[in-house]
This record gives sequence, structure tokens and C-alpha cells, in this order.
Amino acid sequence: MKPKVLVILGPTAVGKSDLAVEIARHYNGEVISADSRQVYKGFDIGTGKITKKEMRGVPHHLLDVINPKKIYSVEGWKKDTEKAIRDIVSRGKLPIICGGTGFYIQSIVDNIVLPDVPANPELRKQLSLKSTEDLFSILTQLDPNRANEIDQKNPVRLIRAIEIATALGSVPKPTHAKTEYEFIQIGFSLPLEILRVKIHNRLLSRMKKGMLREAQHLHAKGLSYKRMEALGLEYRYLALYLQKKISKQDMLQKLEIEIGQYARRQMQWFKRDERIKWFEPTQTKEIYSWIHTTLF
RNA sequence: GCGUCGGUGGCGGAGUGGUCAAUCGCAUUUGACUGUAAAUCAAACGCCCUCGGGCUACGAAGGUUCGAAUCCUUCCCGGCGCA
Repeated sequence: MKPKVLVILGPTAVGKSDLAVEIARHYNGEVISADSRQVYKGFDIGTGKITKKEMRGVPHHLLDVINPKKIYSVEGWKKDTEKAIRDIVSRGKLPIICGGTGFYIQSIVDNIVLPDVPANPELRKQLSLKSTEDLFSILTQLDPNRANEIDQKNPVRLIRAIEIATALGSVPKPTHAKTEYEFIQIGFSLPLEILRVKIHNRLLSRMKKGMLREAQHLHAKGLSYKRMEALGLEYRYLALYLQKKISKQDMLQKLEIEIGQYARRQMQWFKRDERIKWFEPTQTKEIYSWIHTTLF
């Protein structure tokens, strides 16, 4: 029988992290974070990273694994996570993946094998100057099949596809390898209106906790505003505010909206995976009984 | 009270006689997702039916005109200036 891995997912602000700790304590588990921003060192308050105290003795993996100046992505996360799972299982404990980055989660659950083409900064820089139309026609020449399926107006996708096609001659179809684990996915959700209220309150509390200072500090230590903007949400708007490009009020207002939109996008992603068993975070009893029967 | 500028769709804000259900931005909704995924991107968005069309709309009411968001009159509301 394959070892089981529990996956706890859901949109931002539903309260995944706390529940993950609870469940980990209950089932002798360790948590692996599936959050594309919490991997960065120093991104604490703005990402709502769990604190040592909140971990309550439960080991957490994939937090603070890299300097934010460096680019981290699915590939790295997947490799690191595979390693963490192996390690946790070998010690007879239950791995619990917890996070809201759908793509990361899917990469491990479906064991997506992505083409092994490292980023080509030189090429990316060059391509980033081109219009989407140009990018599309370049891709069409390199790999008409991929061009046929790709989102023609999405520069990020186009650039990556060109990057792969340049290295490999064409863009191979992604394959799904067999997994050595059985993933059990449980999702937490709440109606958007409620999520928005929680987001509002959380934003204020993050401000009180010194999110602004955190951003200032990161910049003082050499993290460019440009990079912060690229990372999105909190750090993007904090950076804009610190550069005096927007007012504080604007920052808070826009952030609240954008985080809500982000939550929507997360749900959009998760929605299509029918294997996910959904709960509202308050249904503790049901959650535990379901986990119990699926786990054993 | 007088003068003046203005009142446009959920909001901001174009449009100043026809081609306007009304540019655009935002919000909202729906959706995409092959190494940036908190990123990136798309569609819809007055109401009613199927393309096409019909209906109701640009503060209110009248009027001018073949035709008005656009011109005129009165009224209501807001900003500013003078009292």
C-alpha cells in the first residue's frame, strides 16, 4: 500500500494553517507549506507565515528556503517537497501539505513532469521587450502545435514556451508520472463575502504587526522595489507606497480588493479538481471523522 | 440671494445635434493556466428575446428639431465666488 499524504488546501484567509497544526498534532504529522511566497526568507508578516509559537511543536517544511532575490518556482518546490515527504514518511510520520498555491499542489499530486529547461535570463530579457503579437509569431514558427493551444495574449506563458522550444526544438506535452503516494485532498472554503471580511480584518492586523516595517527592512537589505512589485499583493502595494507612487489609503483599499480577487482565482483553480473533499473550516467534527476514515 | 461651473451606467470619467446603450479606467461576474502561479491572461457587463432585434436610459419636467446626453426654458441638487 502506498503511504498517504494529506493535502489541506483552500483560498487565502480561510484558516488553513491553524487547522493543519491541529491535524498534525492529532495524527503525528509534519506540515509542508505549499505557498509560493512563504518560501522566501523575510517574507513573514506580509505572507502570514506561521510563527514558531503557532507551530506548537509541529515541524514545518518549505518555509524560508530561499532568498527573495532569487527566483523560486514549481520545479524547485516540487523537488524539495518530494524530498520532505520521503523524509517524513521514513520517520513514520504523516506528511501534511498545506497551502493555497494550486499549481504547486497539482504538480505534486499529479506528479507533473515538466520539461527540464532552466530559465534563460538572457533570452527572457530579450523577449520581454517584444509585443505579445511578436512573441506569438515567434512561437508559431518554433512550435505551431504549442502555439495553437497557448493563450496568445499571455506574455508570461509565451515567453516560457519560446524558452522551452528554443532549448528543445519544441514544447513537449506535460506528462503525469506515477506517484508513489496516495494523496488525500481536503479543501476549506467559505463564501467570498465572508472571506472578504476576513481579508479586511487580517490586513489591518498585519499593518499593526508591522508589515510596513518589514517591507522597508527588506528593501534596506537590498531587495529591489521592482522585485517586490513582481511578487504581488502585499509586497507589491507596500513597495508602491514606499516609493510614494500611491497613498496609504489607496494601498489598503486596492490591496483588499486584490486579495479578494486572488482568493477568487484560487477557488477557480481548485474547483476543477473533483478529488478534493470540501468543508467549511468550522466543521471540525466532520473534518476529523472524514480524515479518520480515509486515513485508516 | 446674486453670479458661476457642474449633474452621464455600481464608481471615476469621456462624449457637446445624427454613425450613442453611450470611448475609457475601476469594481463585479465568468473563465484560462505545460518552471515568475500572491504571477500572468481572457470574456461578459442597462433590461428582454436567439444571430438580429425590441424596450428603457445621460438630475426632473416641458420645448425646439426629421433627429437631443448634446440646443432652449423652468425646477431640483452639488462645488466655487460674491453677498
